[in-house]
Amino acid sequence: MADDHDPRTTLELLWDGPGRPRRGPRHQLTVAALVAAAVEVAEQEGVDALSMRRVAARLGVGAATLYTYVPDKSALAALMVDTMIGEAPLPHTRPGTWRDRVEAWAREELRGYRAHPWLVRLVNSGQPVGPHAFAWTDSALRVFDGTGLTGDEALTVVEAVDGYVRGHVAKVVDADRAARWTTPDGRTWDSAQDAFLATRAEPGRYPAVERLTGAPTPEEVFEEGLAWLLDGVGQRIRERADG
Amino acid sequence: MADDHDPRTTLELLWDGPGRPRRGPRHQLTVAALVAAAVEVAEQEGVDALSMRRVAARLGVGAATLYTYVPDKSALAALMVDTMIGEAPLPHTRPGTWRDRVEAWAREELRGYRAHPWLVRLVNSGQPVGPHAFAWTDSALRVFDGTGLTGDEALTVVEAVDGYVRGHVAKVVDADRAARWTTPDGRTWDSAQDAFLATRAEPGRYPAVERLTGAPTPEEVFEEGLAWLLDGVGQRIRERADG
DNA sequence: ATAAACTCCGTACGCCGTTCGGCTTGTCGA
DNA sequence: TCGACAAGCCGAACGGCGTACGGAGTTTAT
Repeated sequence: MADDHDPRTTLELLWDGPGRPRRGPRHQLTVAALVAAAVEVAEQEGVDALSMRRVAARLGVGAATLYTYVPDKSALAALMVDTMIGEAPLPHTRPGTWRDRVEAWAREELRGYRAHPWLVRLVNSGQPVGPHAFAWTDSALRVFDGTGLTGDEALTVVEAVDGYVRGHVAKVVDADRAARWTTPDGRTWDSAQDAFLATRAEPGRYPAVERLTGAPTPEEVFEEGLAWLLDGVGQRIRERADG
Repeated sequence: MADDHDPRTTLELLWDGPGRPRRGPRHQLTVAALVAAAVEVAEQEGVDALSMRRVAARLGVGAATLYTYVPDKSALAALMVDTMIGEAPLPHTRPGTWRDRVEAWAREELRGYRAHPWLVRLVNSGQPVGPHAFAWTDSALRVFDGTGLTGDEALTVVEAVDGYVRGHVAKVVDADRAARWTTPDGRTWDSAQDAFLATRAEPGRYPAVERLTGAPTPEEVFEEGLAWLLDGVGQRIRERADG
């Protein structure tokens, strides 16, 4: 599972699909079926339960069989990620101004990851770029057609926003998980932690925290910060248009 | 390793330290020594090699012994994370305007994670809040003393920036790792991937990508996006001050 | 003095990813 | 036509993991 494997075989599998063998018995399965089964496992049992043995069992096949379709587990993860990215709508096809479209893509991304929390871990495990991810980036760049930004400037904006979203997705999904966890006596983890911290933080030691009256939810923070970031981007676009 | 354990015992260990036993032989080790050994393993062998057995071996002790100091591996991870956060400078002690201080903290955070890439994985594994993390948040809030923002507004800004930094840290550290990986014939992974993609992306299929002349580095994107985000925050602060 | 509480840890359980070797199945070359 | 051989399938095994258990030794409270 560590990254000791040559990523080029994974890259070829992502872009070219499986090669056609010239001899031997027919395949019982397809790579797509394998990916679908893996997604089912992750969806139903969580990313920690995602193992080659479980995926194989779901397909009614021995664990070692998977290795005739996929070089290793991380390649399977890469396929899962690119498959899921392929289900997201392309940003440049949305209606409205560049800002409307960026906001729509950011919210859609957040929504998608909240619906499939296991994807967060896989996306952050440093996989090679697949065809769907590439197409998505191309689409995101086209959102800025007509704004006066150069291609490279548009890429900077796309990457800046994408990094923002990635970080906040992690926060929101973490919070979702914390909200789902409950203590044996039925309180949520968040309230339990707050209660604990209240007993440990003696008065005066954390003055700024004491001044808080109500914490914003991670989702509210996401929206506010996105607005600030896009305000700044808008200013940059206006400068380019005026200059 | 999955989150099936009660996080409250971890929380108590983080905040109260180990309890004092009333009977039995003296401890040979301390929790601090255990954390230090774990950090050494992560630092030298990477986060994938971080195992209870390896940490124990480094301390010259049986693996099961660790469980008299720490309830499980995730608690050890939480201690590692809070220890490392404790080494970061506190944002409100820096000189300059609020913006100077925010930029300094963001850059310092990026620098720290690049120096200790293993921390990225541990931080993103959803650990409870420790005393150092709490103190850091309090300090970050105090950066906005005197700006006219309410405490809750300051927290929104802190969280928005923190999420931004988290996402970009992941990108930069990923890129660092990719730059370190080289193909057998001595090329970097990035250039190898680019060469591969060039052969697979037929002309016209990715029009916006074709228009790119030179991609910004993740670090440049980090700086530009941070400036945009803080421009937006500055506008918000000015509105509060004027209104 | 004794019992209780505690540390240390060898051993073991049930997982994991992955490799190996043998069997079977289909195709290609002669 | 038919053997050689490539390829799929997979039971078994290897080395690793987190961690539970129970016994042996050690310290303290009573």
